[in-house]
Amino acid sequence: MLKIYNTLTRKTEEFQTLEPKRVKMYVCGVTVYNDAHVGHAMSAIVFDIIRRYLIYRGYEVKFVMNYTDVDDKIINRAKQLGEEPLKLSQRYIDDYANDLKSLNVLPATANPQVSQAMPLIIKFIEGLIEKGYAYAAQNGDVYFRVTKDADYGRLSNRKLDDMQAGARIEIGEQKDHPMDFALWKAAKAGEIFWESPWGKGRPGWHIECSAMNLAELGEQIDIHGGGNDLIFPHHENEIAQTESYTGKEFSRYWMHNGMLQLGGEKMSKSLGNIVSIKEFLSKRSADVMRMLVLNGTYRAPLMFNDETLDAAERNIERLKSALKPASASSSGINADTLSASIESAKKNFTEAMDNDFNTAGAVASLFELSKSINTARDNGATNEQLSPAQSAFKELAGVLGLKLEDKQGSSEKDAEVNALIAERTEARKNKQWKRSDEIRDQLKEMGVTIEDSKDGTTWKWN
RNA sequence: GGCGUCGUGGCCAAGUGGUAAGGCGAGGGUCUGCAAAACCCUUAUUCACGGGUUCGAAUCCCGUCGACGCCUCCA
Repeated sequence: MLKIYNTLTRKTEEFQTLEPKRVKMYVCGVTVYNDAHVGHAMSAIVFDIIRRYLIYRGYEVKFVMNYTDVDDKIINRAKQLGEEPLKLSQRYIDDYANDLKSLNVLPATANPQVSQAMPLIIKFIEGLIEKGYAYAAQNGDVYFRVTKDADYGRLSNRKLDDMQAGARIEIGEQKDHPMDFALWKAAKAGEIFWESPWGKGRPGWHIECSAMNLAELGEQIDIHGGGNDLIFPHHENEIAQTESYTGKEFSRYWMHNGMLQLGGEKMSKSLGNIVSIKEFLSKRSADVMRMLVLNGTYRAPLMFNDETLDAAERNIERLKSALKPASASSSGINADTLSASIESAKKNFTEAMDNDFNTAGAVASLFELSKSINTARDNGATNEQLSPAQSAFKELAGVLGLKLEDKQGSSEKDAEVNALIAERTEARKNKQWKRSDEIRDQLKEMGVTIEDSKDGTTWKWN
């Protein structure tokens, strides 16, 4: 039985879908105005793992992730660069899609964009005004009336009275209540705008997700996800908007990932302590990033530093070792123990993942299976005997989104390495250890690790 | 100040009432010309601290201290 921690109830609950074996899932994507960083990668990976596991458990998953391509920061950045805002955002959308692909994140079922959802958004706002949940101000802004929504604050568990102290009203805003938030913002001179019943303007941040959710997945969904920094105000306001509009419960489960920590602080664009996804991938593999996430708890802060990354890298190498073929001289063993360990790994894997996606536990089951496989190989198992366990191993690793592939080099480089290996093999045959070790050092310099065995020498790019 | 998450070995981290998973690191060993990888052994009488409940608590309750996040744009 799958259990999920629900931010809304602050409890771990049994997972029950609206429709049998179908999951409607919406995850808040990014605002596209510069390179995405590894914190975004963490979030994307977390929900990718959740999605993959739901599929593994037999659910059909509709997975929607939006792009915020209309926003103050995009407008400012575009102005700086002298570029059209929508061109700039499109550039970063393509860019982020590439990042996600590099990270082995499955493509979403749909990627709606704000700029293409204006009619929906306007209709949504009109509906809210009709029902008295929103009002147009003199200046052309439209605000959501929080006092009309009796439930307001239930996701983030805060009361309007407590919030007012910190609330502020910008100059020019004409709100009835300080916590009222913008559904529509009147365009300032020279800004990108869309025509609306309230004049030229653009949507507020929260309304897009409500509108696109409705359009893509309907009035009610199973899972709504995002970083825990979105709980308030973004998700709180989404609930307010959607439930006021439809009169129905919006999402059954609200899931939030913890923040990636760099130097004891949240990694964020505003703090500037950023490592971009591209920068990361130029140094380490997508599997390493994923393993870092898997080693932790998705809801907790995740430590991002050389020590945790080195450990993740070693973990990947260790898992890869399970996929190595049998030795050429293997003569077979009694494979009963190995068969049993497949079953136990699958069981432990599922038990861990069923418990609110306990990926650290799931990975532990992979380590155990990998140990069984390696032991069997050391004891002389044949490839035929290893194969079922290795297949199961690959399947489970795949559910976590791990590729466990070796790095590829160019064919010229490979040829160069092979030539050196051949020379070293010859030297070793003649017991010229000095020469043989020189070549090994040379290969190391080139980024090649070699392993000698009785079957010969194998090597790979680091 | 309010709300929330959490404090487990050198590090990352499971475990949420029945007596501390897993990984990294470290030490020893097997294998190897030497390595590397793999495998084997060792590495927390103890779970921030102080009370309490219980036959029994890392796990439940109360208090204290500390960390992180949100309360303003943020995955």
